[in-house]
Amino acid sequence: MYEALKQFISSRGVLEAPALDAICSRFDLVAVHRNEILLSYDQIANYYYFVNKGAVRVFTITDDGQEISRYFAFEDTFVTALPSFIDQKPAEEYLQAIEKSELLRISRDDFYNLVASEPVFARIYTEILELGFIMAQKRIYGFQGYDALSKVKWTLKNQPKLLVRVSNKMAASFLGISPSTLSRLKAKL
Amino acid sequence: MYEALKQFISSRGVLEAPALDAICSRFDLVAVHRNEILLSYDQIANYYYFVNKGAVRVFTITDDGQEISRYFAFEDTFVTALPSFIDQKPAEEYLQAIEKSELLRISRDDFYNLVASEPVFARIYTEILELGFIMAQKRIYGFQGYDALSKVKWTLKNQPKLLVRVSNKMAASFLGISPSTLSRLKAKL
DNA sequence: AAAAAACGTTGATCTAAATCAATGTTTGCT
DNA sequence: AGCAAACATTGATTTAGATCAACGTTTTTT
Repeated sequence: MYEALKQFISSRGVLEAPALDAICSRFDLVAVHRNEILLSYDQIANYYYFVNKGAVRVFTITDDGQEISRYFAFEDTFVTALPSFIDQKPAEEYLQAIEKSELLRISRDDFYNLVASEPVFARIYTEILELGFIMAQKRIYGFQGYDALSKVKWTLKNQPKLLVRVSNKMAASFLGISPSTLSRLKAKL
Repeated sequence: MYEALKQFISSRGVLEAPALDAICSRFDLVAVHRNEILLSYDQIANYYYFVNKGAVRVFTITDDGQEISRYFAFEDTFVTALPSFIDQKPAEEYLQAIEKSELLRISRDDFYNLVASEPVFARIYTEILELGFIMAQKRIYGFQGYDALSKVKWTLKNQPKLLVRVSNKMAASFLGISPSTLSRLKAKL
């Protein structure tokens, strides 16, 4: 159950087995079905998730009812609605399992206790933030000023799992193009 | 010379005067002229900058010669080419003073030594990352799926200094619209 | 201080991608 | 399993915003 998580942590710093177990024991396994909402727009994020199996989407809905997908987390990655998790404000976004998934969930309290007490875990948190920041920047760069085809190519290169495992509609809402445009582009790739 | 920086640090955690001075002494003052390039595309970022006065732009140039602005740092904010600073790879982006500016510069070595030795500074680094990540996300949300006018309004609300202090061309390249479109929109606001 | 280059603005035209629409296919629900 | 709803695909039409172009105004260079 904790293999992937242990692997993830161990690859970030050497840790003795008991310490590793102590960290893992703070994570609970939750099984969720396809399309299950883990966090709603008005809720406050109180968990950080590690994706053991499956996929989680972070998205929001605009005033006029349109879905906008921000991020897709697949196996071996952490995901939450970070602004809400940090500042304990309503998320204004959704977390949703888009496949039948197995997630390891840690509460915010436990999470920050680990960050304070376990240097390896503090390191991991910093890494999550660094990586998240860099990815977000790369995405801004990869998309800004480019046409639809370039954005699809960027995504194929930088998030190869995305276009394979995610519905057309969701992928389009990630790319910021219409589903029909994405469909047409895929046909001629 | 260090007033703004001291203020910035002190607001993040109480620190005794000598410790605060020790931190500040690692920062050198650099005066730069308008349009001066602080870091070029192929260089590796070795400094973190705190903007005492003026403004710094982070931008890149696409294959076909088009500038894309990612971020504008004004007074009392930190700025660098973070992916390069972290991983010591070529920046693939530029840092540029867009006004005559006064910057406080700390070397990467000193920066990470402070992060390791001064808990307040580690806290500040975490905060920079959290804030950077959240801002980048907000921008992805604020722009994705919206038309040109909405993006201008979002920027007026979330980065009010930007449209005032930055040239039309640069602002347009931040918004991902053409300078003429921005000009037309401003005319009817 | 003069000349050149870059920038800002506004009008006319063009185009990539949105929207609308119809048909077949997959998914979810009882 | 069978029905309803959502989704994918492809064609026809529309449109927001890009590009092109011209002219006045800043900014930079020498």
